[in-house]
Amino acid sequence: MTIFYNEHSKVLVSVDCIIFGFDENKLKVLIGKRKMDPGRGEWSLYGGFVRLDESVDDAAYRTLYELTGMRNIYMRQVGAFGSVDRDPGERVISIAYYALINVKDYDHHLLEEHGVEWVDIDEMPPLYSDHMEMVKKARNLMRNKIKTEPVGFRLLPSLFTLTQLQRLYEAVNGEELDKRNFRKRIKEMDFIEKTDLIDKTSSKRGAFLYRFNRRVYDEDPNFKL
Amino acid sequence: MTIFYNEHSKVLVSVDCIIFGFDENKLKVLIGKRKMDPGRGEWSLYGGFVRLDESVDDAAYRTLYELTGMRNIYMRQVGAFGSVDRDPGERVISIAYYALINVKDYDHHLLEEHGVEWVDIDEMPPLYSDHMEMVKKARNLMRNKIKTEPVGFRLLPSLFTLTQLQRLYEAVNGEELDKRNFRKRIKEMDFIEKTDLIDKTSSKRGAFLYRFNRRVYDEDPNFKL
DNA sequence: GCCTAAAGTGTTATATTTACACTTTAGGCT
DNA sequence: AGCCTAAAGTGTAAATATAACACTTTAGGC
Repeated sequence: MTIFYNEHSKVLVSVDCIIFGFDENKLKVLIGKRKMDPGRGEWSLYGGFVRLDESVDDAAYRTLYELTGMRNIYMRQVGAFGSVDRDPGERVISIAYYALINVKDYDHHLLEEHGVEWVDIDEMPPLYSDHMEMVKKARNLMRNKIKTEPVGFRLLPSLFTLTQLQRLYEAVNGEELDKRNFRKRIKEMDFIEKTDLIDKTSSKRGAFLYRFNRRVYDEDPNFKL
Repeated sequence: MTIFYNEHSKVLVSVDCIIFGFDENKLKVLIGKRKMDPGRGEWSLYGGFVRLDESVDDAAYRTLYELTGMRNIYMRQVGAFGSVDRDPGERVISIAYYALINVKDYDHHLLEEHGVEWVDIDEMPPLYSDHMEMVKKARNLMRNKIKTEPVGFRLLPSLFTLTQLQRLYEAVNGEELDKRNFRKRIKEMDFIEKTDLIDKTSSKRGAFLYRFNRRVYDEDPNFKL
């Protein structure tokens, strides 16, 4: 290949993934202890390097796949982190991505295999390098996204109760919501469909299960919570 | 330096700047014709390569300084653009930044010197590579930012009329605003201070000039427009 | 059959947003 | 001097959106 820019320096580019999950009414992030130097043993996001033959987005999808075995994960870019000394080993510029997955879909064996854990986002240990900064920015972006686009469902099973959905929004926003006002808004959104199935795992009486209908949403994409 | 990651490939990383200006009641972007291959002659954003001894943010500040001779420019990251073939010459990952400058502060000689022009954002020619995508994303981010943070003033002279400010918001949002409602909101924000100076450049009667007082804003940072 | 704990359900008050039209003023012109 | 013009400046009422609030229903466990 012709080299046009050969007077310029090249650097390593990595991707780091902030993988959000929702469990026990808490927003969680998947982190693990670094298995390589520098920073071996420190808590860290899961990441990987961008290859020459893949886009940065594809590198993030590949990395997510490696870790979760899942495809079609909802994923958005957080941004580039490029301090000179952010990686103690060598100059590495990292592009952070956040992802939303349903904890229940996640194969628990993979947790051990990759040495990662679900950690409550409000109780995270110090993280390697600038990873905590990435988590904060990801959380902000996600919080804003989830208000206006129907992506929160990615964190829940395909069938969910309204209480579960409300708890999710409470966990993300960090504040309690009014049950009646919350349900009033749900009712206005036709694409959140009530099924005739009942979930009894969290109450004797049982609660109706709902589902998100993407087709209905696409016809009139108006989401607000 | 110890090499920890030497099995991985390195790539060129560049920064590209979406420089917004406001003139003649229009939102403008500074673009120029590429002076190098590949893509020589195509309309393009102004950019540069990230050096090993500077952060990505610093590379963007440096690039902005090269082009404008100005420091302390308001600048925010748009994100990383990393398709494999986005640059026809070689693998280059680019981090886009947008900046807000007051067109009147900009030395007009530099326009010619760098071969750049202010172009109405709604009348842009096709741009090199994925630069138009960057502009669109930058515009969206800027539109959201300007609603909730007092950064629009960066596009105006330090003294401005309320009509100028309204026209700016109209240009950014792409829709007309109600004068009385607009001014009602301004009155609620103490940090937008009326001076006793009058601008007669756009009316016989003259309009009062206002200024943004950062100190007052910092004491009670509540902005909404 | 009684206790419990979560599910489910409407109305009112408050706050925010939107719609809307006329008066004032100074310069330019005749 | 007086008239015309074009932009500056000003308040109120209606509509909409948001926030506050408490009791009934239900099924399982004891």
